[in-house]
Amino acid sequence: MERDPDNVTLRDEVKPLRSTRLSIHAPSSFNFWRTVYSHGWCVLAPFSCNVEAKTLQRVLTLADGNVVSCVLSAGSRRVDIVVQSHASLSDEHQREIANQLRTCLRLNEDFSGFHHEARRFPRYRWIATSNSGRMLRSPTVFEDVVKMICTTNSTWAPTTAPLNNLARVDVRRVDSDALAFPEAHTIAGASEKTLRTEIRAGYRAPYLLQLAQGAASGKLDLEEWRSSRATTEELFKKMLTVKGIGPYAAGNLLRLVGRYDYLALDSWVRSQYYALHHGGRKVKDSTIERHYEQYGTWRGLFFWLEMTRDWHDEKYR
DNA sequence: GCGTCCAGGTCTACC
DNA sequence: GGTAGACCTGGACGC
Repeated sequence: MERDPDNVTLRDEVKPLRSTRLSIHAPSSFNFWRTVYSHGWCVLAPFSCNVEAKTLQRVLTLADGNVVSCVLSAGSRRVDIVVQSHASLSDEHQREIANQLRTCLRLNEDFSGFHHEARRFPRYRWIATSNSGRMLRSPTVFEDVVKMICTTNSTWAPTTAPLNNLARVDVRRVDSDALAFPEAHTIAGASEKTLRTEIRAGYRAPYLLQLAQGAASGKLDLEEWRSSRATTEELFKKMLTVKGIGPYAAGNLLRLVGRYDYLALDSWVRSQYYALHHGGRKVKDSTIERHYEQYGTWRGLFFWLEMTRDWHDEKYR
């Protein structure tokens, strides 16, 4: 037995794991690996990925509290899933797993308009031919916001540490390695001191606590952001009212709720842009924004895909 | 091995 | 409205 930072007893019980195979239909415009490897989410717990095997692993928490571990791989016009669980999976469990993964992979979103737009510009035709555009996201907006706050003012290593540690505040796991992402009420029940020192969220601890308390109490309806009918600018302003979310974080969160008209500039994408367009010479943010104005409401997605093209296409390295 | 410096985005106080 | 400094961590670097 071990104890988590808030003295919740954990039991390492050895239970047999069951394996269940599922598959979900994918549209012809879907590219599994380009979606998985679209940004850093695929390596932030409870996501993980195997670059060689081109598989994505994800631990999911189901509505009844069961926790399952899924390994996803590309099939022909489908995504193949191997689910490991302690409990046998009912039809309802399987439907819920499929729905959560569809949400993560953005399978229910229509990118035909984006790909049609990409074909209009010779420099972006590769986006349509490679079926790029879907960006991996978490099953819940809450998890995406927690992760986004952890990426701010931080290099990648300090971002991953608190997110890996956060899973330890929850007692649910599939096995000793596969920990679930804690729900809002679990984080809300932790102390600021625990979040600051043991989870290593540092000065972000009060932001995470306030966020979790708001989400757990229902005062902050984060999940509504994905279906909001507000304009993108209104939604952007609403996101900025959450402590810990500034322009960079809000711009990136907008992409994860399906809005692409903000560039979400940070130090890394700026340096990429300088290198690609100005031989490494710094330019003003307004210059970058002017450059992408012509691409309308999709400009944030064109920008991100252009900046990360060399992740997939070696000839651009 | 230890100490110092730096990068990173947001908040808050101040002008 | 704009700006400066604080916040915190881990990596890089020098000794």
